[in-house]
Amino acid sequence: MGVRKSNRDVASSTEGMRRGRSTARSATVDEAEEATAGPDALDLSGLNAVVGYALRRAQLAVFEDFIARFATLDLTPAQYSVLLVIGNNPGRKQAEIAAALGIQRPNFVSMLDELERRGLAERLPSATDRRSHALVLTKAGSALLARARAMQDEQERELAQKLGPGGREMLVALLQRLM
Amino acid sequence: MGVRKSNRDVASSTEGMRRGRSTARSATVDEAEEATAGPDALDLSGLNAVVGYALRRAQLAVFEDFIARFATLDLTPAQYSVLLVIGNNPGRKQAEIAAALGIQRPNFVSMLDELERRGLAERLPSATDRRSHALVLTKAGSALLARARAMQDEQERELAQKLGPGGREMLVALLQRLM
DNA sequence: CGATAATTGTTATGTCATATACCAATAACA
DNA sequence: TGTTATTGGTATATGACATAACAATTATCG
Repeated sequence: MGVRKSNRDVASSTEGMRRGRSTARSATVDEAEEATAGPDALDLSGLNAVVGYALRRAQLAVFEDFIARFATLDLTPAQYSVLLVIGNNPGRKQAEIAAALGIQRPNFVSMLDELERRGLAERLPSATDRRSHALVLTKAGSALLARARAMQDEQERELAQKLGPGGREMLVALLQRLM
Repeated sequence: MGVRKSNRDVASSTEGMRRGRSTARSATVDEAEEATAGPDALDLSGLNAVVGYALRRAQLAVFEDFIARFATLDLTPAQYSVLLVIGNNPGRKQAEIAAALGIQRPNFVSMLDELERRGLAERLPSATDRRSHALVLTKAGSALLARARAMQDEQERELAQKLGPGGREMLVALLQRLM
């Protein structure tokens, strides 16, 4: 079952992505392709109509922006999501947090190792089950999460601006219908 | 997969009652919720508000569906996109096709190797530049692409149905604004 | 009760997507 | 012409992700 395969190609970085967060966009791929196209412009009309392709590219763009913003905190999107969920659900065991985030438990181990190494999260012994660990944030972890939340809120605001009035909520609602 | 399915946002609880370690009461409250070994749901409200998270999950869901559909054709999303772009732009060189798809040229080599091995695409010598290859689809490649297109159209229709009237176009338009 | 099954965290390992550095051949250019 | 850029390719590193197996522990049920 190749649930995990596929190399969602799509533009990840390099040329196409270098525009960063500038809200000033001169021409979209669509426009460039329809504008009688120069001799070297490729016809991408087939792809632009594909929801999956647009989804992939948009996701990469947003994640790239996220990573750039969070570089100062040295947090990846995955790490941020882990801190967030632990913060909102302290005391839960690894398996629960991992499952909630769709992370395989084996892969979650090293993620937690790293967060623990950086003094952001802790594995406390569970009082009721000697197998499991109760995950909590340290003070430093909570502090970092607070800063991260603020940064994330800022990104969300800028995205909302890009998306126009009500666009953000509309987008999230539409995305929700795909899951 | 990487994404859990049933993530009821619920939220609730707001962790006001999150017992840290004090098991002054029977810990049954923790486990006696669901019979399926599922304790009470976690609070994921923080994540559900994040555009990037919704984007990632939706993209994974759509790609997973795509992969399942295309299993009979043995085509990944990336391979489909390559066939599509070559088909719409025959005779272009590798670097152009790769760049259009955001694929690094080194990574594009093995992708083409595979498509060529399967007799779907061909590297023809360029008449004007002995360095470059002119990429084209074979007959088999065109035939497969036609079948793939039909499948893709079907997925698009089902997505449109999920998204409601005008939802698909709205979604694509919003996604376009993020890139 | 006790045997068996299930869960938890973990290690080991494999695959796949993607990035960079470098190269030889060729072309473009100043 | 000599220098630089491009093209396709190789080699390689790095993550993200998956599965198998395991010891310790807990749950289940006859």
